[in-house]
Amino acid sequence: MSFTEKKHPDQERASSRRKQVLDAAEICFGSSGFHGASMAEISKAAGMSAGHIYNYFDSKDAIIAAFVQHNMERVTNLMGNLEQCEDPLQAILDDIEKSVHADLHPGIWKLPLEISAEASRNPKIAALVRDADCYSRSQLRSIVAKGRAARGLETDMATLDGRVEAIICMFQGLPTRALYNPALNEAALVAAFRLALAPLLFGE
Amino acid sequence: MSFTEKKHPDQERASSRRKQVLDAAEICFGSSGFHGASMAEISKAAGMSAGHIYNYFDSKDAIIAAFVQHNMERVTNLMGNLEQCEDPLQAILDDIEKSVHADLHPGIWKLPLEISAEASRNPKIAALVRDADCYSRSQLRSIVAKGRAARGLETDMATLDGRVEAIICMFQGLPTRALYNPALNEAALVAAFRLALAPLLFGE
Amino acid sequence: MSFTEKKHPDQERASSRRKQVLDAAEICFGSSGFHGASMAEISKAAGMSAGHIYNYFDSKDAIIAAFVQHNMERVTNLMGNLEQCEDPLQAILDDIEKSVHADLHPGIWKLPLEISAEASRNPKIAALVRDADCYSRSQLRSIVAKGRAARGLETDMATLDGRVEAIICMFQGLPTRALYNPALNEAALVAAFRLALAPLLFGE
Amino acid sequence: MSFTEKKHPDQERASSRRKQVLDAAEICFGSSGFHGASMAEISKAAGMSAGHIYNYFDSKDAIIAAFVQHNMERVTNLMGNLEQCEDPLQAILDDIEKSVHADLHPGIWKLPLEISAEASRNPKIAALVRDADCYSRSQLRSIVAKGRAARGLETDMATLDGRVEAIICMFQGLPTRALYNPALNEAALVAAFRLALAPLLFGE
DNA sequence: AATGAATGAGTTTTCATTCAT
DNA sequence: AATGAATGAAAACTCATTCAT
Repeated sequence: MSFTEKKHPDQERASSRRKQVLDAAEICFGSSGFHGASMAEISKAAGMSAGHIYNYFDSKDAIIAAFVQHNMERVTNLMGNLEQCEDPLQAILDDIEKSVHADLHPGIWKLPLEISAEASRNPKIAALVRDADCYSRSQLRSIVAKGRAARGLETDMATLDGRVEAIICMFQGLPTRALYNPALNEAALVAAFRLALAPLLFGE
Repeated sequence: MSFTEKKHPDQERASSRRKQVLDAAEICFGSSGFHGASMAEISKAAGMSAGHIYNYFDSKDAIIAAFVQHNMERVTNLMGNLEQCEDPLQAILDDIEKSVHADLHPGIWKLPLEISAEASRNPKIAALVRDADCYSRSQLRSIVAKGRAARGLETDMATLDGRVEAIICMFQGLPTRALYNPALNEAALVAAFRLALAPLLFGE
Repeated sequence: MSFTEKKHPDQERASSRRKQVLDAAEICFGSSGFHGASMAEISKAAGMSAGHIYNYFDSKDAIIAAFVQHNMERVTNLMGNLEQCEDPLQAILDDIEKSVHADLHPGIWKLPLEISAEASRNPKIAALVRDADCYSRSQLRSIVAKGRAARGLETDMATLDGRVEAIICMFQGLPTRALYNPALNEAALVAAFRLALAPLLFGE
Repeated sequence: MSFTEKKHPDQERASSRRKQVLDAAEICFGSSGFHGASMAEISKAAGMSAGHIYNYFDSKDAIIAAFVQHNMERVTNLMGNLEQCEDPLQAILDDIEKSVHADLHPGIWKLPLEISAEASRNPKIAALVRDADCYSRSQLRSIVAKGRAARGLETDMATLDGRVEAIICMFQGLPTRALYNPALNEAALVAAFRLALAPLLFGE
């Protein structure tokens, strides 16, 4: 999946420069959106000339792609951590408070919205997010499958898929909720999530 | 709510032209996004010169605003229809199949994503969607409250709010699911939705 | 000098319409300048559709030309009035207070500036103002010549021309003074004008 | 006085580019006026892409402002030179021929007209010219005051102000004269100026 | 490696003018 | 006579990208 990166003699420095740019992009994309952020803005935030950025990225689109890629990996990692838990299923329920809280934090929910909108138009980005989604979906599927098996609950594949989809769907709806209802009652939402997730995780 | 529109002697024609523009915008915004779509593109789709569009809309932003407004009203109307049902709560469950199917239809889920992304940057659009969301939220809250009362279920306000939020959240997550997982198993998702919505609607 | 005007069956009405437009133009040109004023603005002020104006004027430039023409005639008329006086030379001196005051009135001095700027670029307008200037210059020359003769003062043509030029020059500098020094001491300026004009009118 | 300019590492080159633009502007503004001259025209005359100009000026208005500023400084400098003279008052009289000749030179008188017209509509430009005018007025006032004192002539402030105004007024009327009367007899005008200026400078 | 000067295509918007009604 | 809907050719300005240094 990784795009062919330009060859640089000093790979260390190159990757450090790339990170510099992506960090700058995070800030700029967060406040101005992918298209609102100009290369000039990014280059200033990165402490590097605009021209030089092109030594590390083919185009602005390539920066967006790398940025999105990076963001998707964060989700994958989260899922990986979950997998390590003693009882991941219970952990999901237990973590709801934290996860919901995080997603409602202003500055967190902006980027998913930006990414989704971009993916809906840009096929390259779409491919990226689909790939990542596919991977984390399968991670979650496996987590749920094992958790249910440990509890002696039978589940056929389709049912499992549906539930995993629904679980992800709930969490992916959060950014929109945060945006549309700034006065949202977080505690009450957490309680409702618990109520809805329980049958998805443990239901027959 | 509606902004003072330019006065046109022939109101009929004027509103027809506005519709023409908004219809063209729907197509262009859908395929290119709010900012990817140029006025030239829209004007071509509307079969009208770009300059002429400015006789009906103050700016491109005004077109976006009117377009978003229109879209939010569709949601409000849907909720209104629900309210008319004999047993709206049951209707929600019964309609899941249809609602989910609609939201997963390519061409339907693009615009919500675009709107949310825009709202996250454009305060005017944010105000618009928040206003509309507040309204339809209160509609749904009242539906759920009545439905539960009819079933002899007590619910305090906060709990009600949380559940309503969760319900909306699930549906607002759908466009992202459709985008991220094109191979999504719709039937299985519907079943999972039913499972998760039941306690939100009827749970203690 | 009058441009070929479009033929209208009802000449009365036509000329009334032309006046309507020119009156509107006076207002609009005064507040927005020749190029800042749009045809839409003028047509609204004239209480007439923009399209209809083109039945009476070939173009916006034609309106400007007619407007300028009309304004130059005002100066010519002023000069004509002066010619009627018992002792025009003395009248010039006596009227200084009034003339200066008028020229310093905000709303009066804008148009000469606008006209001059336009004339400096637009040959058609240049021809217009030159023509009018030539005429009123000769009027003033004749006034001064007669006045001096009546006082037994000999003057050769060139000297006369120079003095007339200088007199006009002083008055044509007034709009700029009004604009550049809003705190201008009018009474003191009038006194100075009197001082400077005296030798131009009566000097050897 | 000078606006904060964009930071350019190579200040030398930056200021040379700014000059390039202002020189081009001089040509274009002279032939087409501030608003008749397009950025495309200016950029071509400057030998530089239109976009690039925006690296040195915030907007076309900023170019106009800088241009006007520059022009006002020329006047101030002239006045400064005058101040250095042995007997500035006499110098004014002696220089009339030269000053009038300069002001009547085609290509010189266009810009003052343009500037005044612009200042009459654009408050920013108005502030600029008023500021400059105030300064050179006070220079001239001090010159005249000293000159008269050296000749043992008493003058109260108001009278002085009025005469200074009148002197400036005469010179500021020149561009209009040049424009309105291309056949103007320069020598005769100079003589008349001398006649009128004498009492303003040396009169009781 | 690094800069930032320079480009040029593309954007929204305005407006004089035309023309069907 | 009169309207105003409609056009299209401009205008100012932005920005990703290139390239000489």
